[in-house]
Amino acid sequence: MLQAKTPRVTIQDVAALSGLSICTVSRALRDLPNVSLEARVKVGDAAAKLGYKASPAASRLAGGRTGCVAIIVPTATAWFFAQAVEAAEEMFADSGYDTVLISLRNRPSVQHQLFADLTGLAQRVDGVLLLNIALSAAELAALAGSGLAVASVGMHDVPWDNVGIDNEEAARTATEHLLGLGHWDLAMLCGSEAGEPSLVTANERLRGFEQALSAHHLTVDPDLVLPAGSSIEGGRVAMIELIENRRMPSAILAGCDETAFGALMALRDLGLSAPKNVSIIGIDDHQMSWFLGLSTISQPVADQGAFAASLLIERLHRSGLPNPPASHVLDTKLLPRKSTRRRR
Amino acid sequence: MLQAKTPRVTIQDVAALSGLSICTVSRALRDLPNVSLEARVKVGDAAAKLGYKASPAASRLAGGRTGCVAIIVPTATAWFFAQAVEAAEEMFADSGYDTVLISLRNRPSVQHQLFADLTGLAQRVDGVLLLNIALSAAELAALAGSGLAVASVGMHDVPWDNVGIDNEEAARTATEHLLGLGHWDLAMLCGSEAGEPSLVTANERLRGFEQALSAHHLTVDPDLVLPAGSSIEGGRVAMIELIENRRMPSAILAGCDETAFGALMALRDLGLSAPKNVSIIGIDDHQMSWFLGLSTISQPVADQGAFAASLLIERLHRSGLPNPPASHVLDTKLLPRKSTRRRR
DNA sequence: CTGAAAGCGCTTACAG
DNA sequence: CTGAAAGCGCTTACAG
Repeated sequence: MLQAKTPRVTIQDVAALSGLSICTVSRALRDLPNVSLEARVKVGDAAAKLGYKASPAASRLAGGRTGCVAIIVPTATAWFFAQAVEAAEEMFADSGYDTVLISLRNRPSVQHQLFADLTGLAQRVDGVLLLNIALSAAELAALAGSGLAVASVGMHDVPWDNVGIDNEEAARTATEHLLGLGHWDLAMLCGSEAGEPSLVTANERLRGFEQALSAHHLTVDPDLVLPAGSSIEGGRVAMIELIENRRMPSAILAGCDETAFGALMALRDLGLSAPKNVSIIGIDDHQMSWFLGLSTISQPVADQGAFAASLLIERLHRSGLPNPPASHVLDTKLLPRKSTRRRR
Repeated sequence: MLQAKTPRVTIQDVAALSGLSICTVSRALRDLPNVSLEARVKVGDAAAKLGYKASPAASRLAGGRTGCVAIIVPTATAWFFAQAVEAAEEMFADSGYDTVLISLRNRPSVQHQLFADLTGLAQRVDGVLLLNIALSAAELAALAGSGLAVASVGMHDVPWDNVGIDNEEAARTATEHLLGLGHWDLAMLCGSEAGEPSLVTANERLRGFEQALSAHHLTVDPDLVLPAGSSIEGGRVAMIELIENRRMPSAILAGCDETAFGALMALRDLGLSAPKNVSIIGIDDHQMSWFLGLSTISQPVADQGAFAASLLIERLHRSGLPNPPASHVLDTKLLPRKSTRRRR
């Protein structure tokens, strides 16, 4: 078993053994119409006996399909993306697709390069799954016209299937939680850091924050809105900046839980803590959040990746049907924990 | 810019424009010898003017090289793997390779399936990077004879390049830290959970634990060694099992930091904490470990992924040279923090 | 240093 | 329902 160098079994061999032409073999093996049951059986038997698998390279060249899909992530290391990628990869693998991972590494230049050669990408994969990628209008148009099947997680106003949560609502709910506890002097640590591409979700969460404030006739203090990326380190740096160069608010909405973790770290560094010196709420419900007592808004992460992947596979399988792209919104939930408490 | 449906530019077009044969164009574009400088310039100009890129499918079929490498991980969601994958993906992308992500999802069946069709894999990628995959002798032999270039992280006794840390030493150092603090009743939460494939590193860390104990004329109490996988949840479950059905030791070595996090969570659940009720040390130096005051052994994670990836690329580029496979061991470092203290 | 030819292993119209 | 033929766009010996 597990031989190397066996002289490749080709479609010719299957044709010879089954007594049919390679053309019929090709059709039978791909379950195309116009093959008699008898032929299907013969071909199936011969292929099984020979252990035949079509050469991906040859099918690709002749048929134009690559059998690969790409997952494009802002960074592969963030908790959210690692979870979503694993779930999507599982769906793709189970459908026979190889998953090409493309990380933008939080660098606009990498994104530019990728979109500058979409036709190149289209030759290497059949479809792409975008996870929270902020696209320019030109990029969006190019992708839509590239011939690639597309689906996404966490995006909006896109001409393809999308799965996400209502980020505005999540941020609004989190903000209202803080307001409901009597806090009105609120900061938000959210948005992309200098030199990083903007995150779709971050902008929406910022908007939700503003909406909740204005619903209460409050305005956002620009001094209290700091970019923090979506990493722990980004949150830590932003929190230090807030305390040292702006001022300490009564409560903070972190754009995601990892940002909140960083903020908690910064507080500890300064001998402070939540909710004693400031209330903090995040968004995500990261695995560690419960442990750290972080109030947050939970969202289904693996589900979003798997669902979007399955939608992409649908499109790939029946590219004929022009059913309109749909946007699917999954539920979120407020989880009040120890890091937020009533204003004293 | 960014057109879709441009009628594909082929090597024929470049040949026509440059006034040379497709054969010379092919060689010039791949920097092969036996092309005059003049021809190289002409071809380069023509290709640039036309925006020509060789069809991956065609080169693959004709040349046998796929331009893809696979990264195989036990699971994509664990912190260590997410970091290493991102670093490796960056190396591969910068060298022009697409990265195919294959997660074994901690399921032996997925691994079996993958290795049952290595020739299939060899048709889809040129090389594979294995991250801490426990291979059977048959799997190892099959891979070595598959024609695929191979490199790995965290493996041992393999006939290809490997990058790792000395896991035995890391565990020994951690254990000696505990022993040095006067603890002699030690537990270890480490090793794969039921139904999961074993982790190479886990076995080695167990061995280091045993070595340190026997160096001090102590023996391992089998009741105090519990499998915990490498997830937070695994650590939590193992810790509860330890406390409820075995007994509370004086100190604990967790197989990795995430296991330690889970153990800390379980302690809190029971109204206990470290180092008050038990000292705990992990291995990894996860981003959150400093914040949680977890003593640990740090290891360079992204470096291991990037280094191993670069070794694989080397092999891919000059497959001729039969330089012997090397094993590179990177340094680790003890980081004592609050979760361990002297036995009272 | 250069080119004509064969071939990689499939899929796709097109006849039958 | 089935097959002969062309072709996908390259790379690789092999002559020159």
